[in-house]
Amino acid sequence: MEKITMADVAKEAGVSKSTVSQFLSKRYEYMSGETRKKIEKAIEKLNYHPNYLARSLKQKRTSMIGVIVANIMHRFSTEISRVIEDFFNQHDMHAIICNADNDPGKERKYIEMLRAKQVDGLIIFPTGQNIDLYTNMVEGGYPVVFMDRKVPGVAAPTIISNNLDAVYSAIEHFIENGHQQIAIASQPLTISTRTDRYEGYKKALEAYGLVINPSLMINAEIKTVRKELERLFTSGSPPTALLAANDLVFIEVLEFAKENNLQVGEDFALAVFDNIPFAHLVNPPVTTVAQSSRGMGEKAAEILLKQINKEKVDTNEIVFPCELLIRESSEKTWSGFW
Amino acid sequence: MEKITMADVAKEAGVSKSTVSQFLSKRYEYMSGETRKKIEKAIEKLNYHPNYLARSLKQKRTSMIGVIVANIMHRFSTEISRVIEDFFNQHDMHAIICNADNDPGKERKYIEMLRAKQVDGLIIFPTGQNIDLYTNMVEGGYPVVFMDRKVPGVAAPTIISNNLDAVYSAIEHFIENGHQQIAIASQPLTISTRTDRYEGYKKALEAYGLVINPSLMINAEIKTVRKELERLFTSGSPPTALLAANDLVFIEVLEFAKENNLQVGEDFALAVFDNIPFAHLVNPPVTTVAQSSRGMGEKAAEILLKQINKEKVDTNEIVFPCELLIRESSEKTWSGFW
DNA sequence: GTGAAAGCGCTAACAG
DNA sequence: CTGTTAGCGCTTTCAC
Repeated sequence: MEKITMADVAKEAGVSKSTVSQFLSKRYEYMSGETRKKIEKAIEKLNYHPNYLARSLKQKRTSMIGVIVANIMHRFSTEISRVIEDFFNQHDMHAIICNADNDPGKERKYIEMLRAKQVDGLIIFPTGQNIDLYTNMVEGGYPVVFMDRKVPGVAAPTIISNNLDAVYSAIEHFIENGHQQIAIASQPLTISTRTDRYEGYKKALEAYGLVINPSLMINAEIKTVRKELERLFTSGSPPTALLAANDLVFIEVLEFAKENNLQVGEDFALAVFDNIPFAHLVNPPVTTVAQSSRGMGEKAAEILLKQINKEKVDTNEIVFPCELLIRESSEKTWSGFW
Repeated sequence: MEKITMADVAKEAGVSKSTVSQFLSKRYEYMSGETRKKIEKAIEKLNYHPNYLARSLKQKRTSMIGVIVANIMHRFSTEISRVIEDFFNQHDMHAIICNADNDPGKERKYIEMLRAKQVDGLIIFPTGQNIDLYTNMVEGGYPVVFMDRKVPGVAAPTIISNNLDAVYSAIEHFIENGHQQIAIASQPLTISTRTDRYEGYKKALEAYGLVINPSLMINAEIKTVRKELERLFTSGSPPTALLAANDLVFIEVLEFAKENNLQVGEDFALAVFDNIPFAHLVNPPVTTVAQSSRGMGEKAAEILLKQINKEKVDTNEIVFPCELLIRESSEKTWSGFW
């Protein structure tokens, strides 16, 4: 259908291609009101739609950026993606969201694909396994920002939560409520996010003179978390409190509890690191550690845009505090995403 | 950084551009093993990365498709998007997800933008307000499929849930449990999805000889749903059962219930039309009507791809059944997305 | 103010 | 098997 090009419009309007081009970029100073009208009319008549692809080829700018999330099934990722998409949309740009599924191979494929498509920049939740690629981009001056996870040795701006301190507070809260047997359940400690949360846990126990007991610390693939929980709760000294280190682990805990008829809030206290929709509306009300997805997403977008516009940016980590939302009392309202 | 083009590679390898091009499209039959090696070496040495943009311009195919969701805050939209993204990824294509926020203006802007970017096709959750645009695309032979909502008068393939029957079953279930005062709460009846659900509600009541009482039927903007609920529950004959017509309304109901100390499952029975994560894990266990996001997403993607490949497709509606997941008993497990 | 001309980086006949 | 030759649709000097 759409074979009408600028040349057709030019002919129809009786002017040259360049004039039409000027018109399209709204530089009306360079033409008489009359030509302007003729062009308008011709476009209308022909139902012409410009081809941005051709323009991008020439301008070397696609007005598209890529977002590569590690695992889209974390609600945090969805929220961030939405914020980023909003931001760039306000700047007449588009965000392409890709899901690497925690697979370094997929991540590599996406990075290469998106760069081949000439996207103007990338926001990555890095798997951490493609250092060569990361380095290549950063050294080549290609706009990148890392999100959620630190990548040691790669000098790119990085947006992260204050994982350690947030977990510290959550554990502290348990302790203040009299808990002594406090467990933590996490996925494998392969990325900074998870190790930082582990550190926060240990630091809190230490600060309050409690023993760090490895048998209370789970780090396992999602598929085997359930098994670990069983071990934990059937052991001689089961935990009285448990922190799920992210929302995916949290689901496992809930399912485990349900299956084994354990009452959350009665048989053990539960908190979770991550934004959980509904958390404030159901029983048991669950204490959560909320990350600032809006703030983090906007910051990342802003820094990426700066790089795209050739402004210098710091490659320091930018750390966002989390919010501990205590909900034993069923009182506090969560002002979340909904 | 990346100013190395095919020409550079050709020169480095001592062959012509066309040969390099052949190499890149893996047509090795057309060259000697030696040239092949030379090219490989040159690419390696120069760290060359092809520019897909230029290729797309020539081939008139970008290997990108667009998804325009009406409101990304519905979990259903997220699930569908993910399925579509997966599908196209397996076909070495990319999906761009955009959020129209139920705003016809935004929808129009996105459609135009994506088409200008030459995406190969569009999957749209239509607002229903841009008929001229829809028609223009369809008549021009541009690949489109509608999702979730019917658009009368536009001959494009449409994937929908069996909204009427699903609601019918849900209401029937209420009735069988002895409820007589059954309410429904929905957003404004501006799209087929919502009117069909309303119809299902009415049809079920009629079938069982119950009166259709307009004061039990809420249709209001999310912001005013709460107020309507108040009216409903403080009226002379409050409902004993309520169906929330989607997940966003559901949240409002939960918040309303919490504020007013109404116990779901005791003070009134509650069901919701939509996939709700955790629904099976919390108290009260909520009866849900689950849509088949996987099936619907895959079907839409498949049909779009057919169109892109110039295959003929039916423009009939394709209707997917929903699943009523009854959870008063806290028994049934939901095999959802997590 | 307006037009002619030279590409952007790649593909696709068509010769040789 | 390999090279030559035209463009894809648009932007952008630089003359007129």
